[in-house]
Amino acid sequence: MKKNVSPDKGNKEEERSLNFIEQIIIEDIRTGKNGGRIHTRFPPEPNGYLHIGHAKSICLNYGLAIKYNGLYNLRFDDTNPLTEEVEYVDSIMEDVRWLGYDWEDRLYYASDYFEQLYEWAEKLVMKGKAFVCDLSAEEMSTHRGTPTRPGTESPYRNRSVEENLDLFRRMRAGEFANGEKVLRAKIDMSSPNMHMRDPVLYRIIHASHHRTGDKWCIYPTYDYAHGQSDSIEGITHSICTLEFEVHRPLYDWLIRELEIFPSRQIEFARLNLSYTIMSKRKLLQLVKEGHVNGWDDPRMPTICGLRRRGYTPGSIRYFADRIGVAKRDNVIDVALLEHSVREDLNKKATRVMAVLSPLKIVITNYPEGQSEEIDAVINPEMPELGKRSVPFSRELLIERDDFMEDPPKKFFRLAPGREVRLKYAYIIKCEKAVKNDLGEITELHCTYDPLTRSGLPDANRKVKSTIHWVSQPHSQEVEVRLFDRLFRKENPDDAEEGQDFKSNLNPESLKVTKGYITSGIDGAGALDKFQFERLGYFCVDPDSVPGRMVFNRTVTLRDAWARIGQKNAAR
RNA sequence: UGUCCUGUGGUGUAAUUGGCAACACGUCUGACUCUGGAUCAGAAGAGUCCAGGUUCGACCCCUGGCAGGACAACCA
Repeated sequence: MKKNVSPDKGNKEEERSLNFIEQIIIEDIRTGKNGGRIHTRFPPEPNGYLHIGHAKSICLNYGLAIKYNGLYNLRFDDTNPLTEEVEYVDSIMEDVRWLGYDWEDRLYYASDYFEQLYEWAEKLVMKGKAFVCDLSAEEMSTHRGTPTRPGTESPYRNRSVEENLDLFRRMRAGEFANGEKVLRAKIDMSSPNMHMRDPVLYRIIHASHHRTGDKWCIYPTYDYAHGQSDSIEGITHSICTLEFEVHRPLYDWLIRELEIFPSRQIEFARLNLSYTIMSKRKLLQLVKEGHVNGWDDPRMPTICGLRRRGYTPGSIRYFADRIGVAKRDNVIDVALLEHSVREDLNKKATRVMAVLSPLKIVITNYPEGQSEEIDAVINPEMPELGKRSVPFSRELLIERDDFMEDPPKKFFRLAPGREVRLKYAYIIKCEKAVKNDLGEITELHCTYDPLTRSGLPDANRKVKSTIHWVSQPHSQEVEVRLFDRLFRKENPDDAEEGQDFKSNLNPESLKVTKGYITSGIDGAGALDKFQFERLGYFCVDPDSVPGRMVFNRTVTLRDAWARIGQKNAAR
């Protein structure tokens, strides 16, 4: 039945159970609703950067349209000139495109519809379904009541149609100051649903808009703009997150009163990820207060952060596919996100050997001054990619963790008197650990067995493990940034009394260190991806300059030895 | 002391006219391996929030509880 889908085949048709939204779509197609047409949209407000939660929504909306032969739009919900900026519009488009979605010519802005929206508002006024209200924001709040107590009607609620029309037109003409008047729907102040208690449709904001400039000084609210924009675009399934569930009666009311195309709103549960936060406000706070280095800091759950971290579009689409869609609150284990990149990168990333925490070894029986080139595979998952060449010499660097003077039982790597294989090269034996005055190990003296070079007929002697290495004289130094989870608590908002999520920041989420590499990275450009063998996946950071490469660790490899260590430490 | 939504292994998602719970991640074994990776084989882990009811039979339908979430911006 259901088998593994690899990240780059995420869109492939497969036998899978349908989520509740697909069930609705299939039923709509079956009954011929909207002529069987499927049209979705992703409607971001351009007031911040997109994050992995938005990716879920994008993949859902667009994925559904693709799967059911429909269309999808990108629409900016730009009804509040106070918070929205072109900078965000640009970054959002870049991120959506990077994720792999092409909206073709269907790029829209709610602000494109301001004139139509205004006409419809006059229609509501003329139908006696909307009125101009002079109550201040505070007064209106008192009149609104509470979720458990009904509200009271505005004293302006029964103005005549003529007066309302006149006032509304004068609002548009700019005769009133900010906040002086609003246009409200006339519904039911005693409704148990707060959103039906004569909600605001238009407010006065004398501010210039990133697209319409100073043409307008009244702007529609979300509730008035969103559903009508859906309707104008012929959106059949308007998919949004759960918090809009209570808005749905209003969404439907407006469409019904305006007698326009009835889009259907469907709500799903937003994504929550363990060890991170998704709130735009909190993310902004991390950036503003300098807890991270900008929106694209590789520790951020933003799309641009993940991109810089080394995540691929395919891995994110695969992730979105794996987490599913439902209406119950959820917290996805970051391990699934990490699994998603590993799954993708394992098949794509070029292998390279790099040493991050070096321990020098000298091969005492290897001729001084000599060196040789050794064949290594570019990617064992794709042998057709061929070989790369790695320099070998008398003086090498290995990972400090790959040697233990007094090894515990399950340690398979190098130790005094023990043999290991240097990957792609020879089997070596540790003869002696050289120490300084402090008793610290400064280097290892080893011997190699010339007959064990990879590929040689007698090379296949069994050893307990294979380690990576680098030829010291050939090595170049690079900067390596090791990232860990940004928060140390699964739920960062679970903070002590009087503290907030920031108290759970992980002080060790970024470690900058050096790495040594000999070959394989020449000509690598920003965001190129590699596997540093046995260590993890790394990508070239855009901060790299010629002669000073910077690598970001995307994710470590799964590490059975590390898990043994953690288990022992837990004891 | 309101309305609406939700409640299935550690996590997430399934179970399509009601037929004794499946898949993925994670965890644990073992095989294989020149990455303690990958791959392959296997295991443990829920009796479906609780209590009644309908039914030959309920995760699914009904009733009543309980728990969690959303809603009181002229934000979206």
